[in-house]
Amino acid sequence: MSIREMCEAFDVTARTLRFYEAKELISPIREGQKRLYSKRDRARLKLILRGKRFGFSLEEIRQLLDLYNHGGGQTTQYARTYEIAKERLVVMIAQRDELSVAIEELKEQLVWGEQMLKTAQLKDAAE
Amino acid sequence: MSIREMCEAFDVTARTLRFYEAKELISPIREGQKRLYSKRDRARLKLILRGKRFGFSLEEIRQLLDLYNHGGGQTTQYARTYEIAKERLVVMIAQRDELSVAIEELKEQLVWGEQMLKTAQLKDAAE
DNA sequence: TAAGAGCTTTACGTTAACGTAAGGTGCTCT
DNA sequence: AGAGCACCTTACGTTAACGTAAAGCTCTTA
Repeated sequence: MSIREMCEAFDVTARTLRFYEAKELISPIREGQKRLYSKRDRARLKLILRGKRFGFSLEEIRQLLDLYNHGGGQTTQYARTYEIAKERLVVMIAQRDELSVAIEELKEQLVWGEQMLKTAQLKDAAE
Repeated sequence: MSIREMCEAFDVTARTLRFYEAKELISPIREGQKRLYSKRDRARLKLILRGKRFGFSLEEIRQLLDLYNHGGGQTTQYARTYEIAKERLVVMIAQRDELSVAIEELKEQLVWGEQMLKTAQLKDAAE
């Protein structure tokens, strides 16, 4: 897959793909000087984009990607990554809970806001 | 409440509080030259910090705060803020759903990772 | 009275995650 | 041959959300 096809498929810019490559998050092969993205690259990009939506930094994402690819390193390094992922899980669950609360609150606020709009329109009409 | 007490209560720096004030997110009164934070300021700060945890920008948060305080402005301006909040709600719900998926996936990955650690330890022991 | 603690303002510095412009290469189409 | 893509590299620019340093008030405590 060419870089342009990747951009359209994932709705990202070419700059972004090259940036991720520079950060060693993806490693497309070269055909001449052009980049070719494999299925593996696409799977990794998908994970990167999801991670971003949850507020993970690219550095954190890089560590999680290591976990997915059973690192190439030593057991201790791998254990460290495992711990990081566990901590992130706790954070994610807490975040979801809090998000649920915020959603309910915002819903209530919207009902209230709707009421405000109606009375405001009545007032405008009366003037 | 003094600025120092606020910092300890909310675990933020004084710089952050002054920064939020410059952005007109909170407006503490002055006693001489010192800032004094009211209950209202504390409520707003709480909302600001929650918003941040969900990835809202300070500018978006400022708009949501307007909603909470029924703006002082015109109906059209208020209606616009109302629309923004409705859009954010949709995003938040989608985000929660996606977060749930990611949580389950990460859980599975952790089970798998745990298994990896065990076999790696066996391998280490065998060497 | 001198030192410190705690607050203040002003203003330049920092980091992440790209955007954007400049200039170059290689292939194809006319 | 020249024009035009589509890609490349290099490198400076940008924005948000503060950090941090410098310099100055005010009150109290040794």
